[in-house]
Amino acid sequence: MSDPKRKKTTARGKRMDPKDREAMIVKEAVLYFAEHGLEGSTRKLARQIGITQPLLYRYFPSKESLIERVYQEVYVQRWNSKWDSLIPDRSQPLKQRLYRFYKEYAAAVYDYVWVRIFVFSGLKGVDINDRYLAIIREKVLEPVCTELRVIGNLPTPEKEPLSEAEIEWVWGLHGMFFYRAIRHFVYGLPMDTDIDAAIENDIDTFLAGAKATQKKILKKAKG
Amino acid sequence: MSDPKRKKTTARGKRMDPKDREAMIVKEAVLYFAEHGLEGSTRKLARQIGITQPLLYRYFPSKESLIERVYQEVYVQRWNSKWDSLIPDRSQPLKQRLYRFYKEYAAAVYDYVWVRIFVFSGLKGVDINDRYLAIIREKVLEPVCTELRVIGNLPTPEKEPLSEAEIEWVWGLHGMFFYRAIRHFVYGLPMDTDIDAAIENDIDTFLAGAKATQKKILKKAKG
DNA sequence: TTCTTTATTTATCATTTGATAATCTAATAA
DNA sequence: TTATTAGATTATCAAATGATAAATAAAGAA
Repeated sequence: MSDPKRKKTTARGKRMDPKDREAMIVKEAVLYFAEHGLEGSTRKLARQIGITQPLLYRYFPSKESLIERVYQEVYVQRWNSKWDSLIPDRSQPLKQRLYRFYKEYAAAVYDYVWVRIFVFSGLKGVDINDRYLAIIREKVLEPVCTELRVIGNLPTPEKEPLSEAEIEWVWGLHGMFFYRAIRHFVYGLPMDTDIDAAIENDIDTFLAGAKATQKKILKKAKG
Repeated sequence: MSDPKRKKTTARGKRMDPKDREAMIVKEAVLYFAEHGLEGSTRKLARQIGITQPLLYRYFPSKESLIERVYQEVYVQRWNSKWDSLIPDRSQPLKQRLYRFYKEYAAAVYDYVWVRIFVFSGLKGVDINDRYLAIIREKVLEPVCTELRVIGNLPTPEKEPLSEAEIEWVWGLHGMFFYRAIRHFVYGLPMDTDIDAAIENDIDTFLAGAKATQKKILKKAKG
């Protein structure tokens, strides 16, 4: 308050350092488009930021480029490469690995902005989703399938390639997890207070069920 | 082709029977808004129908009222009351009941229009979703919880009310089921060819897992 | 045929929207 | 103080949008 420099870089409306102003615009744009969708107007966005609409065009040549920047902000490096090693790490039980992975993953993606922009983009058919879902398949679904093969004393994927039915089956686990986020951030239902417990329940149920049903599923996949 | 009456009631653009024209508008509006979202323009909709844009306003006083009609068309009576009796019918095993319910339910809601308009509405915060999700809770989640209590030789909901943790848990089963539709109709991923088999796998896995984890979950819910 | 009715189109309006140009003004340097 | 730079606003445009009014034309009645 008494520091004039602080005022200079945070005051709304007037003469801000370009770096700070741009960051401010991006930050607010992320929130604005997450709430109203990518068709939201630049005027209302500007009002939310506390600037005039043409000022947006000093920082971004078009609305499209601003949205592109929003995608960068929300999705780039949203897959943390340290997660890669969690699921395949056989030094501990698969259940523990999945607990850890999905809890850490939840901390990143159980997020208003992340979920809503992802769904908005999906409905619009933006390619961002395809790219991201390919990562999910490669880094989550296929590793989980592989580990389930190991647990079930079944051939490795090298000997017997993963079938679509198996992948589809493991999408079930992921669906338990991610549909919770959709219920909350898209439908507006309340989120369970103990999220970690709910995640553990998903995993417990799926893994216990997997043991009992794996052979049936793989047999059907082959036949 | 040779029947002049047929031409009269299906030709695009000119002098159609009002009932038919209205039906045509609604049918196309459902498809159009499912694809482009509820913010789609009336002009593009009119072009898709093959009529001029002002003609829409002879049949509907406003865009809003047309969308209201679309909601009616898509959601009213989308919960078939005959489903009510499937899950509680103890004359057959729960697994068979769930197979039947979810397969019949899939025939209704694994549908481009249904899923997309539901998600569009959810993002927009329309109350339709809340009302529908309340039905899911009452007609699916709570009955499934109740039946799982019976199978587990646990107190009925009258003696021991259903906890939020239990409901949350059973949302997992529903999430397996419905996230498949989201993957396909929102993200555009291919849908497994054998949908019935995939649904059975969901149910098999959840029920087998339920047996193994139910007590843990209920204990945690109480403590 | 002519008249009447009304489904449909053409013309148009007021707002909103993405975008640009011109103007203003705060900060710094000379 | 004055001049210069550049961040920000005001004014404005062209296209798109929801909506209305007037004009057109197809079908049946007289």
